[in-house]
Amino acid sequence: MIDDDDPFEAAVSLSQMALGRRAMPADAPPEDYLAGLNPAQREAVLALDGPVLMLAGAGTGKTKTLMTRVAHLYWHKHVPSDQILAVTFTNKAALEMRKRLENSPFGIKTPMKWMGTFHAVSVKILRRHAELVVGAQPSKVSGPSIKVRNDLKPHSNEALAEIGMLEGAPNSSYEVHSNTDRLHLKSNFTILDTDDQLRLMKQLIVAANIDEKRWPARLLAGIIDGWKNRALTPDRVPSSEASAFNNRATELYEAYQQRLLALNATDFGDLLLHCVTIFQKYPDVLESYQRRFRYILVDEYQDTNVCQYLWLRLLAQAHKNICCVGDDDQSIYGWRGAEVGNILRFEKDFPGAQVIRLEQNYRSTPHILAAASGIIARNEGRLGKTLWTDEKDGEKVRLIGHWDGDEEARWIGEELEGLQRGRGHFEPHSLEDMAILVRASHQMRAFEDRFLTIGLPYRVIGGPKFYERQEIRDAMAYFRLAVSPDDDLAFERVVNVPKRGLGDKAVQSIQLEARAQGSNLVEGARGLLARSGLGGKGAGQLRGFIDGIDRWHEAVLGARPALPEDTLIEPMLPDTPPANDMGHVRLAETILEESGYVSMWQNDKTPEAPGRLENLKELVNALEKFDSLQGFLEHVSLIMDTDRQEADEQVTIMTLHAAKGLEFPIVFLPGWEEGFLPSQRSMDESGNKGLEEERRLAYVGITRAEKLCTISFASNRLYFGRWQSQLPSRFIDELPAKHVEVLTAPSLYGGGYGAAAGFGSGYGSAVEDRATKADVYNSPGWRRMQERSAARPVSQPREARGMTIDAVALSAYVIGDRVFHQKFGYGEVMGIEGDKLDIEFDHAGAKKIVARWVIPAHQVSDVPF
DNA sequence: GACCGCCAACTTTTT
DNA sequence: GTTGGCGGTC
Repeated sequence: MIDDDDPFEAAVSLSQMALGRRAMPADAPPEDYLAGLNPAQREAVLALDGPVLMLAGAGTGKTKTLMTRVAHLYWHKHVPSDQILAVTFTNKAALEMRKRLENSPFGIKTPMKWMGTFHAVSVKILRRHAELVVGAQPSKVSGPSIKVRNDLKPHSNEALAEIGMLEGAPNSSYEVHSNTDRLHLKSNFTILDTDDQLRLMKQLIVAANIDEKRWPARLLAGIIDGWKNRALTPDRVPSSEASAFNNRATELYEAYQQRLLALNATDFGDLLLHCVTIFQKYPDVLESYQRRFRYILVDEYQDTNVCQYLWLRLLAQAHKNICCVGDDDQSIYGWRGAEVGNILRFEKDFPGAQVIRLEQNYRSTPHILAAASGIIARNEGRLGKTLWTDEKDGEKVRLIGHWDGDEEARWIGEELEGLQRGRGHFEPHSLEDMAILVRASHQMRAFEDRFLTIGLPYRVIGGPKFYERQEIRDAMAYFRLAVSPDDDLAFERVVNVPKRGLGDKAVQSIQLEARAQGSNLVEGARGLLARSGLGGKGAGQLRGFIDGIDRWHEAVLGARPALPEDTLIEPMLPDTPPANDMGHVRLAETILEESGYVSMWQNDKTPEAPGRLENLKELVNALEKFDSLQGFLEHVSLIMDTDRQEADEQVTIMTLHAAKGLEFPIVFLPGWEEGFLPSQRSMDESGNKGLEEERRLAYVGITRAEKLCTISFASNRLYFGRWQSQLPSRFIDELPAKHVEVLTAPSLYGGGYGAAAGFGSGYGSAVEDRATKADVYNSPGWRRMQERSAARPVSQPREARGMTIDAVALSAYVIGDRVFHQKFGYGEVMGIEGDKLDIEFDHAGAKKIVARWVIPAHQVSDVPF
């Protein structure tokens, strides 16, 4: 029922035959494709059969090895590359591989049809089997049923039991029906983005009479996403978690899935989860894909979640030719469901697996590697790798502390300019070679502000995206309606955009009508009009709106796209003959014009309007690269990104997360402060697990650098509008001292101006001279670092170390002392804890401050301001 | 239906 | 400090 009469399957097997023949090398392999690999890489390339885990540390030539492996499969095993499934997490990675393969000397002739993200591949599969995705209720309809054998033999029952997947495994026959009277997904389903998802959940929450204030949709979305990441369908949610969301989460989850089905929509999680469910329920479908994907390659395996793990295992369990590539030390996506356990457990899951370590690093200098290794070594439960390099020493990792965030930004700005010119033996570099990597996006602002003032060109990665703009989303909603009139969310979005006099009340009546007749909103509106349930001017407008949708939908059905040969995401349209083929680009323009959407912006007087029209034009232009509206919609929902690179030389600012997989000759890592880099929230939420992930983040940051890596911290930060005193990150303590060079912040040279310097000298008389120069370094973390000998035990808990007592600070204050702080003003010492003081400031409230940052109030007059 | 003002939130983010 | 969402009012 699935395979034989399926045009797609037929087409694929035909092409496989054709390509298979071609793969028998009439062309000879480029002889030297194995040359230039180091022994470990070569081993990883040659181990074609059976499970392989390739532990590839940062900068060890992972992609190259992976690509050579594909070449070897192709030339040595004669596996056409379209029978190789290669999955990645990001489009960027998929594109990169595709590019490398195409431009490489490998001479591979068949396209990698199945190279793409988990989601893109899943969509491709799901479009073919959408009808197998049905609602939760057991079928009452009898139809052709198929027997399901329980031939799932997990490689590690333990692993599955752990995640509660064993009970759910099918062991009886399922009723499958081919009728249409049961709600099921259709092949032209839409993929909802986060925004739609939230709006939908909000509706459900309101409908369930839950106070949406106390129980926000975001929270529910998080819970449901989490379940989907763990491959938990509503019926499989463990009872221990049923109390979530005021005991209503499971119920709402079910309702949500039901609604999605009615909308003929899926969310991102569903793409994977539906595939897994289908594979589990329909072994014949699974088998057809197992046969098709003779070899499986997985990139960034450490980032897989449970659902993706199951997806892979189901596909791989027959032939076990699966090669997972990853680095447990770079697992930084635990917060969105990634399971480091997957990679740690690989050998158990796939007995007899070969584990190959790529440890020779071709990216960074030894000092940089050593610094990174020193930090990551503190993590427990690693698979363990020792990166090494042939390179000569190079620069040490530089470390510098600043008075506050502004100074940090100023200093880095100057550094960037200096490095552009070149300094000493350090040759000049382009801004393109430099990056600033931050933990959280709000940290970018200080740099943007600074760079704007000094006119230093920069680019921020991860800013607002083209496809997230209002006008683009509106336009997309129109397109979605044209493709799938069931898309109620799109309907709601644009029914009154432009204004059609259809406000809340009108929409409500439409919804009521739709619910009454059990149909979508378009039909609801039609019904409402038919029985004149809507009065006034709105009625005429609504009529025009739904007439439009009808027309556009027909045009979509009539337009027949040429089938693309080799795209990541193929539009899978019904194979209908061309009727009134106006071309999807024209159609899109027509839709935007007929709907009045374009004129809405043309008549708009706000300064943004012209820009929005520009964007709409760009949107239509982008359509040209696609074969159909649906193909385009899919692209946008899966890719959500346009690579529009600016020509100018710019320094890159981005988050550590976004930087994974990239490399730069020069890297700045600002903001290494407690609560910031080990993010407080991460530690609060996930304890030691969270801390270890933060440590990996630090590791990822350092290993991005090729030649020069500069870590910095500030002692004071304006955070959410409040000045906060910051402690240097514990990761600074963990840097191996001999690979670090300590720099002195400019404001701390004992010049006669500048508050910090003056402040230092005012206080210095009571202490020693070094206070002038080393003020920022008086923080406990810094001090410990300097005093530390190599012999110091690593596992000593932080708290204990935190008790390192600063005799000067202790002797300087007693409870009740009046003190002065440069930013917070006057206050009173309420408590003393180690070298930190609890101070109640007169105007800034209670704060915990390192003693060195305040001076006795009576000394204030000594300080030259 | 549009506008104003108040209040709360406020990592990381791909698909 | 900034932004966004919601509720109130005109």
